[in-house]
Amino acid sequence: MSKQITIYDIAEALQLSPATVSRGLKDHPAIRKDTRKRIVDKAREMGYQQNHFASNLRKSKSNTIGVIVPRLNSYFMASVISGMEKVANAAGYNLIISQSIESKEKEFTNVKTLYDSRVDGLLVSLAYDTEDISHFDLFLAKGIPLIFFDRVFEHPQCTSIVIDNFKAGYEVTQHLIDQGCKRIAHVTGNIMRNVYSDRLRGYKQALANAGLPFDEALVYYCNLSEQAGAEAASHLLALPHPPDGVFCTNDTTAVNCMRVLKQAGIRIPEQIAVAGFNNDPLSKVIEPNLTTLNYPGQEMGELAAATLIRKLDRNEGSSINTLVLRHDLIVRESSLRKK
Amino acid sequence: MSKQITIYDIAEALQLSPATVSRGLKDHPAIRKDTRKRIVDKAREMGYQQNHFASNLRKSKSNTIGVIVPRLNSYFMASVISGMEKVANAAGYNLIISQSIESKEKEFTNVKTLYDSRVDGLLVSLAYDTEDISHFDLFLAKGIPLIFFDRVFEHPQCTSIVIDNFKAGYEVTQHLIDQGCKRIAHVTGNIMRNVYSDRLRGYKQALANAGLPFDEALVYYCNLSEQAGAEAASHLLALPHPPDGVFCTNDTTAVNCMRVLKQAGIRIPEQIAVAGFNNDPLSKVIEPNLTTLNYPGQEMGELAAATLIRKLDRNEGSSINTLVLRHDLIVRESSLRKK
DNA sequence: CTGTTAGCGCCTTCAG
DNA sequence: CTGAAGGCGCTAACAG
Repeated sequence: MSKQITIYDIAEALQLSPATVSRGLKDHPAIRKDTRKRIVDKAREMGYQQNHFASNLRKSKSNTIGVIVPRLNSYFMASVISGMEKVANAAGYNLIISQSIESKEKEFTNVKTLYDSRVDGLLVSLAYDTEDISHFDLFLAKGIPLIFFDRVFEHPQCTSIVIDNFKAGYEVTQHLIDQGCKRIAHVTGNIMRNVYSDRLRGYKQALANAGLPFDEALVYYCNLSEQAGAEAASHLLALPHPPDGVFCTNDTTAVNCMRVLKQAGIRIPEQIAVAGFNNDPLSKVIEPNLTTLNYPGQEMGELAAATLIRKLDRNEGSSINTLVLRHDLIVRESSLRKK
Repeated sequence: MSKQITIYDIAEALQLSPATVSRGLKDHPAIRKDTRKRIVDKAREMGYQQNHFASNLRKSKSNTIGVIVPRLNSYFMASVISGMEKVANAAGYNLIISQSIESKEKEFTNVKTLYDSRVDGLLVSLAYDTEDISHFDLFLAKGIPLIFFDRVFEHPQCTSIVIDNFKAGYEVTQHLIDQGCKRIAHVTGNIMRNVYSDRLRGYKQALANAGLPFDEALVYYCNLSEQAGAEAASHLLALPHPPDGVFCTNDTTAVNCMRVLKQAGIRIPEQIAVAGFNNDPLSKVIEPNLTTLNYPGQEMGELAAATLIRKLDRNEGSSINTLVLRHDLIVRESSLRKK
C-alpha cells in the first residue's frame, strides 16, 4: 500500500511551492522552461499521479461523459460505443454508460444518475417511448452539452448526429421498386422516433414517385425484436393481398421475417423480396443474403464523442445543429429479382 | 446556473451541524429517526445532490469499476457489459470501459489509465496475446480487487469467472462424435488463453475416449475473425484427407466456415457437420442452423460485477477463487447427421 | 445522539 | 516568474 505522491511531495523534493509544481504539471505559460522540466522529471521519477477527485472538486469538472442508449446488446450499438470509447479515451475522457432498456422512466433515472455524477456532457440515443426531453432540462439549464445520436430530438441547444434516414428509406424502397416489386410492406418501430418516421417518409415518397399506392395495411409497427419479425411475416402472409416486397427497418427483424417466410414456402426474392437496415453481420449470413443499409455505427460513435469533446474543450457553443453521416445501400440477393 | 446545495446549506436551514447532516444522509446508526427524516426531507426539498468528488477525495474511494475487454463490438461482449452495467448501476457504481483491441500493449495502457482514475476494482478479460499479468501488479500490490472473466489468468489474489470450457469442448466434440463424425477438425484461437486451451483439451479428451486419433493437422489456429473462418474452411478442404466434422470455438468463425463449405458444394451436415460456440444470434440464422454452446454472457457480466461489488462493500478477501457458470449445448441441424 | 475540528489534494486568486 | 493562503464539499475522529 505505497503512499500516494502529491504535489507537496514534489514541491518539497525540489524546494519549490506546491503552486509552482501544480503549474509546472500543466501548460501554464508563466513557468520557466527548465523548472517545468525539473518538475515533470521529478514527478515521473517519484511516480506521481494526479488525484482527479481533488482536481475535479476544485474545478467542478469531471472529465467524464455520460452515455445513454436504449440497449447495449446489439451489434450496432456495440459499434457505436466502441467508437465513442476510442475517441473519448484518446482525449482523456471517461465514459459512463447506461441503458434505458427502451423505457422513458429508466431513461429519466439514468439522466438523474448521470447528473449526480457530474458528467461534463451527455451523448444520448432516445428510448422507444420517450415523448419529450424535459427530463434533460436540468442539463440544458446548466448549459451542459447534450448531443443526440441516432434516435434524436430537435432542440436548439442540442446537436444531432444522424444519417439521412429519409434518403435511406427512399433508397431501400426505390431499390425494391427497381426489382419489380409492386406491393411493398414496411416493418418499422415507433414513429415517434425520427429514425422510423423519416424512413417511413422516404418509403412513402419512393412509392409516390413510382406511382405506387400507399397502403396503410402494409405498414407493420412493432418493437423490431426477433419475435416481432416473425409475427410481421405471419401477419403479412395472412393479408388478403400479401406484399411482394418487405422493407424492415432493422436486420434482426428482416432476418426473422425471412425465416418465417421461407418456412411458409415463400421463395425469396422471387415471390417476396426483402430488405433490411443496419448491415448487421446477420445480413451476410442469412440466405439469401440480405440487402440492407450500411449504418456506420463506429463512425457515428466516434463523431458523437469528438463533437462533444470539441465543445467541452473549447467551451464553445458551436453553431452546428445537425451532422449527417454518409450511408450506403448494400445490395444482396434477398432483393435481386430476375425480371 | 443554479447554485449547488451543500450539506452546509441544509445544516443552516435546519440549525444543525454539517456533520449531522452528513450522517443523516447515510445509514449512520447514531442519528435519531426524526432528525434523519427532517434532514432527508429538507435535502430533497432543496434539491441537494451529493458531490462525489468531495466524498471520494475524503474517502479515497471512487465508486467506479474499471472494465477491460478485448473488443466491445460482439454480441457476446455487449451482453456481458450489459449485465455488468445493470448490477453496477443498481449498486451505485459506475463503469469505466476500455478496449484492449486484443493487444497487450493497449491493455497495459488501459490498466495505467484505470489506475490513474482510481477505480475501486477491475473486471478484466485478457487480450489475445497477453503473456503474463505483471502489468496488473500495481493493482495487486495495493490490494485493489481484480476479477477475471472469460479469458482469465490463474492468480491467488484474483477471482476468475468462467464456464467449464473443458467440459464444454468435450460436450461439443462428443456430440459430433455421436453424430457419426470420425475426423473432427478444431478451429480455435490462441491457446495461451484458457478458453481455447481448455476447449482444445476437452476436444482431445472426447476424441481419446471415443478411440479416435488426434491429428494436429486438423487443428487450425487463427484469430477467429470472419475472414479466418473462411480461410479455415479452405484450408480444411484442401487437406489430403478432409474432416467430416468441424468444431469452431466461436460462431462467427463457424458461420463463415459454413459459408465457404457450402459454396464449395459440401452438404452440411451430411458431408461435414459443424458446431460453433457462444450462441450468437448468427447461429439461429445460418442454414442449416448452427449447433452451438450457449455462453451465458449477460449472467457472466452480472456475476462478475456482483462478485466485485461484494468484495468492495464488505471489504473482504473472499476465499472463492473460481466461479463456474452453467452452460448448455444447443443442438441444431448443422450437426444432425442421419446415421 | 450531536457538534467541533481538521484535513483529503488541488487550483487559483492575490501578492510579491 | 514564483509563493502564500484559502477553500472546493465532505467525512471521520474526537469530544461532549
